[in-house]
Amino acid sequence: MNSATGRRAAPRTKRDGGAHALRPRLPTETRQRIIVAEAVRFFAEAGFEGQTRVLAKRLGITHSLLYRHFAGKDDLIERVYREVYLGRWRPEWERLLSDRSRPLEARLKSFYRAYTDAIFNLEWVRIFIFAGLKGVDINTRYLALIERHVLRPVCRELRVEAGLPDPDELPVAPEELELAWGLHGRIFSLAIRKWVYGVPMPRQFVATIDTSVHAFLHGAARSLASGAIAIGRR
Amino acid sequence: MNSATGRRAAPRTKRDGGAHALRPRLPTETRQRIIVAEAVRFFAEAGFEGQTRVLAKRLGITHSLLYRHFAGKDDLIERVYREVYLGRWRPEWERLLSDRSRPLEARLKSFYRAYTDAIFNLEWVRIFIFAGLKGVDINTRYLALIERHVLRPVCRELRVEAGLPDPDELPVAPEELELAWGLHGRIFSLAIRKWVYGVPMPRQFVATIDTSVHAFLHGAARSLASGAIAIGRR
DNA sequence: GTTCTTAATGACCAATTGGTCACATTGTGG
DNA sequence: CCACAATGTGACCAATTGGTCATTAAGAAC
Repeated sequence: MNSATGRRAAPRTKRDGGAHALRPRLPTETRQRIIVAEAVRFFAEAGFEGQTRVLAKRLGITHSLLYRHFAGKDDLIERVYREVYLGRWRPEWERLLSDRSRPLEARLKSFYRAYTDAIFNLEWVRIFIFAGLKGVDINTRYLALIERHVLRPVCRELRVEAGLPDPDELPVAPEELELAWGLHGRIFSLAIRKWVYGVPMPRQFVATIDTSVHAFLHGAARSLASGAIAIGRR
Repeated sequence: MNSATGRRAAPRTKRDGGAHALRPRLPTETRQRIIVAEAVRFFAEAGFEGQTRVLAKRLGITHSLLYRHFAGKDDLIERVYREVYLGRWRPEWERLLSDRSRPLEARLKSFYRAYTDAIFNLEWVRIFIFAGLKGVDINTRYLALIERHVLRPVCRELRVEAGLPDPDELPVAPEELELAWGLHGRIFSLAIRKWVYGVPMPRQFVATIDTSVHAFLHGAARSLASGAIAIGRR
């Protein structure tokens, strides 16, 4: 088993590697897709320290095949990031938020239902947290996207509701942004409870989202309109 | 360097290990305290896959000394858990929440200031998340404590405010508990943003807590009083 | 059928890494 | 000052683990 401890001067004659039984030979592209898909699940469960050999076993292939298709573990992980985070954002979400033909509360509820529908799953959530702990830049990049395409638009709509000047005229204050972070953080904490701590989600998940949005508008957002959070006095 | 690959039948004569220069000889208890303290910081940064040798280097000792003081890496990690989570809970916090001589809003603000003061730090937060991802039972145990000593008391006070029956008479509904989770999750999400994602906290941290509590009482909690969350109709 | 490209394999490599152990050293009590 | 218990060390061990490579064989092209 432990050949590494064996004698060094082994004759090193013919190695015999080579394909044996009936194993599927897949075109490169197909195989890579299969590998990345499984890698996403695997690293989401095991973390990035998960061994490539274990991943290979789950795929029913040898671990050396992984290295034929990917330059190294880091390369594979990079693909995993791309698979999970790229193109997962739907531009219509932002339009949903800004469609003033509907009440803001309805828009926010629709948005968070659609959003959680897309990212509330084991892979997305855990890989996001693993990446954060590891210090990969994915998180800050993603959070910047959220701020730009969700939180700031929300702040703008809040201004409209409160009859306050548009952010173009009067920049969004940190306190206002923090309000929007509050709703977002509250909702994402549901995912953390489930996929990090391992406790079940509330059974009435959608109702919980709706309640959170409602509470946000009648609590946090109201502070804006009432002047409890003073805008423009910065 | 790589002795493992060397010849197996090495004569294995005198080993020469042994203490050398002027190094401090500390009593067991002191040394263990020092090790655990550094291990907390180390594992909080590196995760539990951090190597014992690196920890030893940070301590200025050899890694074998770790194994004289602890049965193994797992034992050390167990001590780290105990160090971080045991006795960190202050019973007076719960009394703070239930002291009806003060307005609920003031009590909640005091509580969350004290609470975040105690656990909002790199070690507590990151080790908590690492443990969660790893599937250690620490999290569920701690969350049960939070539910029992924070969330349920909050629900009881909310009932009082709303003029509704005490939980002893009418059990707390999941929706009510979820309301309290909302505030807690929103506040803890501040810690996650900072120590998991690595983005700075709002500069006005205490003000953010206060705003969150205020919004909670005027948003979420109000749904209770207004009957938007129907109690007793379960 | 033969050729040739390339997917796939298993043996091997070498750095890591948790853990053990014989021996050296320190300082304290008699 | 000497014995001795206990602290601390460096060498070693063996399982892991990311990565390489010569060899094999599937199947498309001719």
